[in-house]
Amino acid sequence: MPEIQGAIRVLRAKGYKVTQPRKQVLKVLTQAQKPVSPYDVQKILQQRGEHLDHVTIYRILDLLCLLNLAHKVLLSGGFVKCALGDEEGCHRFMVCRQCGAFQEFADKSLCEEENELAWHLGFRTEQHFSEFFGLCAKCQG
Amino acid sequence: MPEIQGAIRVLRAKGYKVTQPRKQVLKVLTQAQKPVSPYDVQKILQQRGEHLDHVTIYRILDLLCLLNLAHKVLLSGGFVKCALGDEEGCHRFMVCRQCGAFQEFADKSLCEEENELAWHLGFRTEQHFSEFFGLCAKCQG
DNA sequence: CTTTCTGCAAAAGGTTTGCAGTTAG
DNA sequence: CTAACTGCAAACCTTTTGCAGAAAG
Repeated sequence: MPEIQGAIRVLRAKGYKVTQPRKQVLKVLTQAQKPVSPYDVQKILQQRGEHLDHVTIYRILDLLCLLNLAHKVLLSGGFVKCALGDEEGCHRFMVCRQCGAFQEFADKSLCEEENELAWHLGFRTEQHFSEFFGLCAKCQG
Repeated sequence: MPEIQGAIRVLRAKGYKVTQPRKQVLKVLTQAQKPVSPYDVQKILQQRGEHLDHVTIYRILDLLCLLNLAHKVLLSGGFVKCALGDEEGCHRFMVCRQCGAFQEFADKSLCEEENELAWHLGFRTEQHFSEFFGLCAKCQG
């Protein structure tokens, strides 16, 4: 699991313990092809003969979001592992309405444009949530 | 209540009945300064001595969203009355993190830019959900 | 008068809280 | 060893479903 090493380093760096449950949840998020709910995580683990209490999963997902290691996708209510670094500004998602596949991306100029637009309306933007719903490359007839 | 006449016309035009509960919910949405949950709607009505079953409220809000007369704000989970016409493309929200005030707006060029960006990543966009979180004019120190 | 809509009861899901026991560092 | 974390039990809140009765057109 080299994919979760980065996240583990972040946990350690911020003084959080690197526990078995946290590694299990990170592993599930890394392998998931689409946003997963807390109960999805539990089911996936169960299929491997592993078990975590749902409360534990909720708490771990909260923590991962706090550290920007995961995001909550508002459209589906599920969680995804963050695919980008912390530096890249606001994070956006595209979710395929057919297969549920998601892709994360960031775009600085879009961000700035949005900030400016909000500014004209008297608003100081702190966070952008931006999700697109549509068809991914595979699902386009 | 001239503000809900437009919505009432839409209901009638599409063959839906203009019932007392539907008018009540529309009135609450029109007067609300921030996104309201189904139970918020119920509480607001109760303060006026009116009562609607929560199931009824859920169903009415669903219908209003279907007809684009209201939107579900993903960030807060609440509902707002649509402030724009149908023509203006995708709808966006700004929500004040302090007072909860919201403002709806639309911007064609931003839409097109987003579509293009998605297109480059192989995605055909059908719906944009875009919400900004920050401070409104009033709440900026 | 008939179709649509609402209210009620109940169930099903999802999320949160407090506390005792366990584990990582 | 000790602070942080997890599991369990229970409560709580949100959302959905089915059906009988009421209301709109």
